[in-house]
Amino acid sequence: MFVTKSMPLMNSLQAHDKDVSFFDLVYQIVRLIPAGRVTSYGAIARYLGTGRSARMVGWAMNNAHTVLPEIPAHRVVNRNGLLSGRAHFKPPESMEQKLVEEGVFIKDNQVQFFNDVFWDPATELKIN
DNA sequence: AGCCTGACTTTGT
DNA sequence: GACAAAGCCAGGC
Repeated sequence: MFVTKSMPLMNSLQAHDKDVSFFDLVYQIVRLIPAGRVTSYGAIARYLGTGRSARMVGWAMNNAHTVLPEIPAHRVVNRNGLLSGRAHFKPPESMEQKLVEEGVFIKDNQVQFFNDVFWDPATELKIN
């Protein structure tokens, strides 16, 4: 398991205390990202306490389209605001399209006004 | 049990 | 700014 003390949401996330996998935790956090906002792989990794495993977050997204409820995977970009995961959408343009529909400005596969749109779980999900 | 692969990030040139 | 290298670690083979 990947449970750490620095996980304010663990209680609610673990509601069904079965075996909560790293993937599940990633998915649940991604589902909390509000429309029109984005976060990064690293931000999610840090929030989960596995700060240097951003790649695992991205890797978890590979199966994102296979689980329900649906996961707004298009709201996860890299730390520079680049739509690095676009190639995994079908079609690839749908990632940008979905973000645009939510009011996010995209230029050259990069989120504009990134700092304003960025949603950091570590600060947004601070202790209730 | 090893070896390889990343929807990544940080650090150092 | 660009670029390279290294750390990361679960799955698949």
